[in-house]
Amino acid sequence: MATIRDVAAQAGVNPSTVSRVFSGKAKISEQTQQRVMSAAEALGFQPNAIARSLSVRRTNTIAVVVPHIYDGYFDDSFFPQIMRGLLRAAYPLDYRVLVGGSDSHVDVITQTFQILRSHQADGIVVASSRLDVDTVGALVAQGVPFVLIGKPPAHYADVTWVDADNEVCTANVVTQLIHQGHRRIAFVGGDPDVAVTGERLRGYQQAMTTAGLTPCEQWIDYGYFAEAGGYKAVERMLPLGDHAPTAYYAANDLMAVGILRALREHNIVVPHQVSVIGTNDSAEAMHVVPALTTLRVPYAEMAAVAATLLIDTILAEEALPPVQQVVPCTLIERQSSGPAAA
Amino acid sequence: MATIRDVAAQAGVNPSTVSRVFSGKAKISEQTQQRVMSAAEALGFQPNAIARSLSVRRTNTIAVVVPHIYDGYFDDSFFPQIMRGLLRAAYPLDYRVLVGGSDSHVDVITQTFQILRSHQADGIVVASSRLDVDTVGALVAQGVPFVLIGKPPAHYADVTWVDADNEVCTANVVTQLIHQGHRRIAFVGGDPDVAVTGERLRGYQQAMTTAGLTPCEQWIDYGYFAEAGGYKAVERMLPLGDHAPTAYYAANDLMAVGILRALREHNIVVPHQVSVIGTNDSAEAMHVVPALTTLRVPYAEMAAVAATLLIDTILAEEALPPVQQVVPCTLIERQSSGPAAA
DNA sequence: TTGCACAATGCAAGCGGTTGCATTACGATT
DNA sequence: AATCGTAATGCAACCGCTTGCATTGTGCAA
Repeated sequence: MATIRDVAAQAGVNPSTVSRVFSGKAKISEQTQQRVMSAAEALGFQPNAIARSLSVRRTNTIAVVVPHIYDGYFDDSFFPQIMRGLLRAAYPLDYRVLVGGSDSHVDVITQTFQILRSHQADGIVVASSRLDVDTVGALVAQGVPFVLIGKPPAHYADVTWVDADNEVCTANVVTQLIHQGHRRIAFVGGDPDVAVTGERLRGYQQAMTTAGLTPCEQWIDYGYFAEAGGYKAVERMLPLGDHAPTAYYAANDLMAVGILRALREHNIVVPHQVSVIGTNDSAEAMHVVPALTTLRVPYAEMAAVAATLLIDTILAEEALPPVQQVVPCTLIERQSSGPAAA
Repeated sequence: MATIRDVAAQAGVNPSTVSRVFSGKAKISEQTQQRVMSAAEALGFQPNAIARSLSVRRTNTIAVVVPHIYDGYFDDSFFPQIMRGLLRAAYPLDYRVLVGGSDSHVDVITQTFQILRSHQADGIVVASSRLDVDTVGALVAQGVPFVLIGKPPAHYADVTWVDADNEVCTANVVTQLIHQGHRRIAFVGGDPDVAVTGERLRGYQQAMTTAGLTPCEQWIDYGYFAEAGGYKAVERMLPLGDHAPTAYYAANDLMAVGILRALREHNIVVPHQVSVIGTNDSAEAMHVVPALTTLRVPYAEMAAVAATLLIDTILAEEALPPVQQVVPCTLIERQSSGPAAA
């Protein structure tokens, strides 16, 4: 493969001239440019990005680490959407996305740091934060550009992140259910170790108490984002009898599907007897019966914003002030929710 | 950030010694190793992957280009599964995956070559081949390791690829429908410009003719992988009356869902009056009503095989003989197919 | 004619590792 | 004591591109 020196020799100029022609950021006479370009053409030359990266200390690459062993991240199309958003934003800025696998939640950090410290990417989007590992602290210490998808623990006030308005939108959903006459509303969260679970729970509790209702402990369960988790939540709550929920809010659609299945098996008609609302608007939401009312979280858009912010940070001469961006969710109303039974 | 020279100075050795300690492929005295390691520790040193890549001419990265503008690749979870398979195989071999976006089918090639010629990756997995662009020829000319997911045009005999047995498994599905008493079977393909469409069509035709049936032109349609495409195919075929199909095979689940919807609107009961079989076993297949019988194509596994083959090629000293690997699909039988009506 | 400003290009030292070959040190052999 | 083999380490060139600074050449003012 031809190098910049080959081209220089062929064109009868200095390698630096070739470099300048290709970078375009120096005045080179029209005539010289011609000569260089045709020499490059003849030799099939294309600058070596690695050498360039070493020299300019920039890779034009942003990284993301994907815990590829967890089905959940894919089933829910969380990571696919993240990837898509990253590409959408990175592509027009001529950035690539470097993806590292990881086989556990803590390994996400290991991999992240390996990529960052070995300079394989200019910055990283972290989309898999959990409460039980202090990713953020480590990232801050590292001093490499990063953007979080999801909020960091409260004491990290000055990092850049993008998140959905989980607390608010969950509260809105619950409030709407209350307006529809529901009084006993179940909250089926995901994994309690994931930050978003706490946020949604707070939204739920806040909406309930604001409406003068007391959220009963027995209406709260964690389904770990699995279909079976939703199913089990119903199995646990139905025995409450008169005290059983008339509406279920689930933190993802898969659990909502489990809830629907359990209710169907007990001959409870949705939405006439009980309402069910899921989250994420994943592929199956539209196709289950009854079609699922769901809270759409715009992951792709969030990732696109994150990538844009990250690349801005990378390209900025001086340190940029941290940005915290909250994007709204949308309730997609379908057939699984409605007014409470009289 | 500390460099190898800083560590060397701190440990009182030559940079090459530090390099050897880290690469581990040279005998260094126990004592020196200790000194180097503690110096590295103290300075927070980690080798710069870019510099290393430049020197050894290897990046430990494989690439894939994703046409991120096309919904279809994501809706069908084709690319997500590919990504997942790549990660699964690359991770244990300590490889990363570099993903480039692309905003059209031809741009896939542009991007692919940009990555390859600028040495940003050691090889590439090409998972978006179309008949209307000669990716393979260009790749062969390039002389960089690559593996295809999907078969190349017939005249490229000696490239490495991984593919599902599209023709055979489609034929099997159709044959099974024939065994179940169906005689008029519809084929709803995807995009005719995609190679797999032709393969499946051949499988369909072969199964029909083998059974002594003549595949009628009117039973063949292309739905371009969209829900509406499936719907329209039914709208077109129902007017055939007595000659209308009693079974539909669709080249993806989304089209199958469209078919189900059209049939439902015409009060045709699936599977008692008409059978429907989709392809891919995507998220919604399990949740539509009736649950969709579908041909599962193991994209993740295919991608994992592709990545493994690619990395083998990269690491091999001499050129490896090309490999052509066909992986089997599985028919997932659910409620949308059954014996033909009497 | 001389001096000077300015545009175009050349020079060479990096960027941070790797690696073939040379050198050193030391115990073993004769 | 001289010779030699071997293990451990040092030396320096190299991977291919970038960039601050030096040099050259040109036109124009004095």
